[in-house]
Amino acid sequence: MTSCDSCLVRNRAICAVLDGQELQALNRIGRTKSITAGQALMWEGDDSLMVANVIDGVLKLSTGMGDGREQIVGIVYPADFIGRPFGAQSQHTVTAMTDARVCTFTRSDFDAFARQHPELEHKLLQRTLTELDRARHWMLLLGRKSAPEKVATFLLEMSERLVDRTCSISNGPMEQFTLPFGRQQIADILGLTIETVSRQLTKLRNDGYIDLPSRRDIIIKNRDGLAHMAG
Amino acid sequence: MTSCDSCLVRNRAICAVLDGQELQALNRIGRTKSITAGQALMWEGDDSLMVANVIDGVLKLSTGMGDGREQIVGIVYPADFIGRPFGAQSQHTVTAMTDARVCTFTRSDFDAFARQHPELEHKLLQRTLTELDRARHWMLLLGRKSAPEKVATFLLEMSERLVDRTCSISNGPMEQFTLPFGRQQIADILGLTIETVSRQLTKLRNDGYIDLPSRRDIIIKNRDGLAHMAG
DNA sequence: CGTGGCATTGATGTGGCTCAACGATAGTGG
DNA sequence: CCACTATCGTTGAGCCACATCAATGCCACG
Repeated sequence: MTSCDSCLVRNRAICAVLDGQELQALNRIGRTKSITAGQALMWEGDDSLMVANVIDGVLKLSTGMGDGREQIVGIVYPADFIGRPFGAQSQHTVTAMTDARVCTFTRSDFDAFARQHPELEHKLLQRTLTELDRARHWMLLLGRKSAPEKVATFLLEMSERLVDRTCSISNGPMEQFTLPFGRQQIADILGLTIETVSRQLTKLRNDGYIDLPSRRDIIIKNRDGLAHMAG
Repeated sequence: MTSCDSCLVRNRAICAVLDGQELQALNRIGRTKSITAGQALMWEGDDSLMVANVIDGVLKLSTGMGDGREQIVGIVYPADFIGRPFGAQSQHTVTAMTDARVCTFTRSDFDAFARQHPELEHKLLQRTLTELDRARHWMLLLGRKSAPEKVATFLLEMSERLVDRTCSISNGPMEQFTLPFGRQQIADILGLTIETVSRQLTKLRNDGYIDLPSRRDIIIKNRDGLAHMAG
C-alpha cells in the first residue's frame, strides 16, 4: 500500500494542510491509479463519480462540439486537483497527455471528508479561485489575440509552468523545455489550426526568437522579444 | 442602517448559509454601496481591497490589453459574489452595466470572517466551482465557434440567465427579454466586432429566428432553430 | 525498407475585420 | 414641442488573417 508520507506531491497538493492523523484517514479512502498517455480519466457530461490529485504527469481538460471541434480548457500538472466535488456532473473530459499517476477518491468519500476538514476546503477554495483567474485570463487570449500573439503567449506560459518543481534550486522560467504535447493540442489550446501553429513557430524560429531542436523541444532565445510580441 | 434581514438576495447569496447571529456579525462589517451604470468598482491589477455581494443590477468582469482590446470574462447578477478573497490582486476590472447596489466588505474583514465560518467558505467554494465550469465552457465558444454560433449561443444563454429570479412563478428560459448592454459589449463578450454582431443579429431577424423590437430588446421566435445553430 | 503518424510547406478560399458612410434614437436646450 | 446633437447601431465595400485543401517531408516503428 502506498502511503501519503512518501507522496511526491505531499507538500504541494491540497493535502499539505492535513496533519499526520488526518492524512492517514485520507489515505484510507484514496487509491493511486496509473494512466497511460492518451487515456481518458473522465468524460464531459458523465456523472461526477471521482476526484483526484495528480501525483505525476500532465493531463488536459477539454470540451468538444459534436463535430470534431475541441477546445482544451485547462492543463493539469503534478499536485493539481481534478474533478468536480460537490457537483453531479463532470463538465469536461480529462485525458492524460503523458503517462501519469493520480491519487483518486470517490466523489462521495471526498465530499464527506472535505466537509469535515475546513482547512482542506479552504485550500481547495484557494486553488479554485486561482484556476478561475487563470481561465478568465485565457479568455482574453482566445477572444482577442492574433495568432502570433497567441503562440508567443503560449510559449512564455509554458516556460513558466513547466519548471521542474522537484528541483527547487533554480526557480524562474526556463529557457529550454520539452512540451508534453503535439501541434494539434497546441492548436486546441490556442483556438487555432495545426497549420497556423506550425507556421507561427517556424516564423519565430526564422526570426531568431526561438529554436526548435526537435518536435517537442523549445529553446527560448529572446524572451523579451516574445513578451513584446505576446501583447 | 440596512439590515440583512430585509436583503433582496438574503436567500440566494452566500449569506444564505448563515444563521441570525452570524448574519448580524457579517452585517457589522458590511456596507452597502450604490453604483451608477458605467462606473467601475475595482480595477484589474489593483490590490484586492474589497469583496462584495451583488444586491441589485448587472456588472461585468473584464480584462484588457494596453491597446483598447477588451474581453468580458464574466457577467455578474444579483446574489453573485465579486472580488478576490484570499488573494493580493484583482485580476479583472468590475464595472456596473446598469445602476447597481452591492454589499461590500474589506477583504481583510471578509477573509477573517470566512475563515471562522466554514459553511460560508463551503458555499463560496461551490459558487467558485460553478463559475469555473462556466468560464471553461465559454472558452469553447471563444476558441472554436463561428460568429453565427457565437451569437446564437449568446442569445440562448441570456434568455436563461436573465430570468427574473424575484418572480419564481414561471421558471425556465424567457422568450422575451431586455439585454443589460449594448452592441459593443456583446462584441466584447463574444470576441467579435460590433459590426459582426450587428450583422448576425439582423440576419437572425431576417431569417425569422428572433425579433428586435428595440435596441436592447430581444424576442426569441424559434428557440430550437437557435439551439441548432448554436452548435 | 516500407509504413503510418506527425509536422511542415504551399496554394487557394473565405469569414470576419477594417474603414467609411449613413440611419435611428435619446437626450438637450431653445 | 421641435430642432440640434451626441451616441449608438446598421449597412456596404474591400481586404487580410487565418482556415482549408493538398502535397511533401520527417522520423520512429515494425
